[in-house]
Amino acid sequence: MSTTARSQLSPRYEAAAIEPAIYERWLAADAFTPSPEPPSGAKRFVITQPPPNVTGALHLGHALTAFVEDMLVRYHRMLGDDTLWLPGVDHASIAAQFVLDRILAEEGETRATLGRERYLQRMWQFMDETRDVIGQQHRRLGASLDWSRLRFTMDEGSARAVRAAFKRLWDAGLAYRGEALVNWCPRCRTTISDLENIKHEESGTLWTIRYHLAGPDGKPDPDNWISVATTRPETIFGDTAVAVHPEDERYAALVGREAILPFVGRRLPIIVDEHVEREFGTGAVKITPAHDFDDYEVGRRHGLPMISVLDEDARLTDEAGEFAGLDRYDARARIIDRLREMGDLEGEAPHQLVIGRCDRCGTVVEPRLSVQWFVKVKPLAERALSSVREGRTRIIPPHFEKVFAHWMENIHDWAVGRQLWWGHRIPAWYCPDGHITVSDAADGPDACADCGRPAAELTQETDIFDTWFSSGLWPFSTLGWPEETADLQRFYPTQVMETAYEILFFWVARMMMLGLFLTEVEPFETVYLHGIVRDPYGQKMSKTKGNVVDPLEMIEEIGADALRVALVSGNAPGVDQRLTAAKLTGGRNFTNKVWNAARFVLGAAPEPMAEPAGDETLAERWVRSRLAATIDRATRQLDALDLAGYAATIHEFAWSDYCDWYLEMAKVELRREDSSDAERARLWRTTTETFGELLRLLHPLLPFVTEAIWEPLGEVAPWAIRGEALLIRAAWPSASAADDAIERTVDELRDLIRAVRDQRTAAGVAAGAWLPLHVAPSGASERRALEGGARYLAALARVRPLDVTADPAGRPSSAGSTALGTFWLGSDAAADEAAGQRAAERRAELRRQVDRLRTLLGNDDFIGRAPAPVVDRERARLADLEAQLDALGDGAG
RNA sequence: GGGCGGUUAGCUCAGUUGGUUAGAGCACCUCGUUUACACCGAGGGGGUCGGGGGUUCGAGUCCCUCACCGCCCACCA
Repeated sequence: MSTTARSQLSPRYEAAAIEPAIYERWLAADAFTPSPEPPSGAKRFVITQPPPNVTGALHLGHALTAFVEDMLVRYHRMLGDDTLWLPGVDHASIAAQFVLDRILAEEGETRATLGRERYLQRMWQFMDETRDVIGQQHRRLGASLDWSRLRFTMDEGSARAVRAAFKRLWDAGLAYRGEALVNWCPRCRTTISDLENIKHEESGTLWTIRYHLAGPDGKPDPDNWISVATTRPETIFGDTAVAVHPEDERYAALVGREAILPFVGRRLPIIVDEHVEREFGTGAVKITPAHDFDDYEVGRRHGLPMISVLDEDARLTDEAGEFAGLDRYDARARIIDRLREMGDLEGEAPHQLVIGRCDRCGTVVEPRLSVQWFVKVKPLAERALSSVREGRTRIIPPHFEKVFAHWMENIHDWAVGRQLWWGHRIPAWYCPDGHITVSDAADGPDACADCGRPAAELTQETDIFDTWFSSGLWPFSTLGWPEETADLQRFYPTQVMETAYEILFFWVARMMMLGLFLTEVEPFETVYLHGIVRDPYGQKMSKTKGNVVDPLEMIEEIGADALRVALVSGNAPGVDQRLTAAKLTGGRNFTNKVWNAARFVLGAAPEPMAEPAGDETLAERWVRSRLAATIDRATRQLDALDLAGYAATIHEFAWSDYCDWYLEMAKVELRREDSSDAERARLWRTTTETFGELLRLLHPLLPFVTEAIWEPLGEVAPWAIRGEALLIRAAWPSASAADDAIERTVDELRDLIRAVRDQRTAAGVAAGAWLPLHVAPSGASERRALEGGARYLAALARVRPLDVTADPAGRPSSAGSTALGTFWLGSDAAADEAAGQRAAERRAELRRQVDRLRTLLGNDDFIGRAPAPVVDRERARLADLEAQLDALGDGAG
């Protein structure tokens, strides 16, 4: 078939048009879905990916995640592994409610006006609108996800897994309900976890307040008081003691007496506790157990009453007497005013303090005493920690293992309940007698597990689970757990868990804890953590700063492959990167380079096309050797999850070796007039074949570009694609042996060509001018190399005639030298003078090197203690440099 | 307060278990209409590897110390 017209590639790689079409071809071929039966003998490769939030749009972090995972998946798919990359989204209960509440507010509705049922209906409707967004965006990135297995953390499969998981925790005594102080967001009106309570350093005020001592009549003594320092005067109504340090002499006499709480007159014991810092404030501190985590502990130690004075909206309760109903900050101002009037405000000073704010809405979080569901994490954490310590789960980069350990050792019980509506309702039922029944049945228990009361008399817990509870089950819930499904057996445990280090604790730790407890096995072998993508100045990208780069806009501009190259190149795991315009341009330029190499290769078919024959040229043998070395190296790097290393390896091979040298040498061969049609056909075959191998190597990094080239390549050179119509399904190349001798020869020729070019440039010779070149080989093998490479030397150094058997005795003082021998250009006086100067510089450099090596090799310690190969290498290097120096006519001693 | 990183060319970053000439991309200088690519090609310049000390035949790499930058965790009201 005549394919010349079809194999034409457009002059430019039009990413916006080409990439979506390629993705459709992959989808049509069902290329992302594993075969129904696992290939026999194949290794498993399953990625656990963090399901993005359903409400979000894709940002650069997601793009990096997707690129890293897609690269690994494409590589392993090409290796023939049983590969699965399962897509999904997270229902993100608190984030989703935050977004929906905002939308409702615009419609004049609230959660309260709708009620639970209608609110959830509205939420599902909203989900239907947004659930596809992330998926569409992933398609544009080129993510080869198995869409047939798409999951959602609110689907029935997840619901079943959540119920089963909680039941097992409950049965094992690892889930409990109890009263404790938790973080409460008054705006989201829910409990949040420690991780969602973000600490900020802020400016506030430290007030000093007088608490009058109780006089003999029980009334406040106007002349005696104890002063306490506080940043939160509005919580005084919850005070149940005043504490001082046990060794604080100043207050020793007051210990055991009582102080009177202003406004309400409650009597507060003055107690001692180690927790008090004598140097801070007055050295006396009011104890408010229901509104401060420290005070809570003090309260427990001393058996103090715990009085809540803030309601769920952070307004003061009836406990606050005249201040009841006021917002916490309004109350604060009024209380301070009143204390000032009463003369009991002793001082106020600016103070830096750490305030926790809700990760979602930024509202100041309140410690709040309430009855909550908890998961006891200590035993779970210990198992996760030993997995990492004993190497059953490996974290990349390794230093995060220390961070992980530090966190796991200091972990508190996990408050899993949320007072929200959007999420999995906790499967616990209460009976009127106070019994608790936890059930994993879809429609709840038949009866109370303790007293047998019928289901009709039981009421289900209204709290839902923290989003991370269902996300934590992701690696196995998505494969059918708790059922022993075929997918679970085939794809679990997974191999690589990949995510940003930011959510190591949020998600990875919880997946490990839950996975180990529920499935008795580590949910993944390796945790690969990537860093944050920052702006060019190292700032975190955020909408408020206005420095956000939208990956989809970037893709429209330069293409998904270009963005992939930009994000992956030179990016070490766990390290933040700055995304600069230069990096993006570099990515675009590389895709363009590959595209244009393809245009050349495809267009270089010889006319007429003959049956290939003849011995391979130096160029062909060299490129095959370089290719073999590159395959070997790239494969090892991908196996080690060194993606940046892999990208650098193939970037260098493709650009420097293949394009800059091989294709240039191939041009020399193709344009020879003394070669036969058969030889030209063979060269073309080698070129297309190696180019096909290059495309395979590049595919994980440039999936779209390489796939776009693959089909036209196959049309003109079917041998290059070995019968596989789609590159995504082609086999990863296997490395043959590199040919060190050939590589050395070409290296030496390259050095000579460069040296000649250097002299030409230095002499200001017109670029197009042909100059005679004389080379006096330093030995027989060098002479053979020169003869073998004469064609390349002549064309690439632009020299003519070329004399490779020159008599060294006839060399001028301007002669240069390389490993192959001495060389000089036949040229005009100006060129001679410049060359002479170069030659002198070269001699000086050689002398310096030779001296250094002679000193080193004259050192008995070095000879005696360095390993033999190192010594031999240095000796060889010295001999080589001495030979070059001799050839230049300078013995140097 | 505790912990973890980082400091390598003008910029952004690599640098395997220590091996003696520390790399890349971008930027810079010179040259170039050679029919794949100017989103290109050729050549070139540029680093006492944050400071100091130590171990070693040999240190960007290991140890100690100091300085600066960043991040995470944390219960001084």
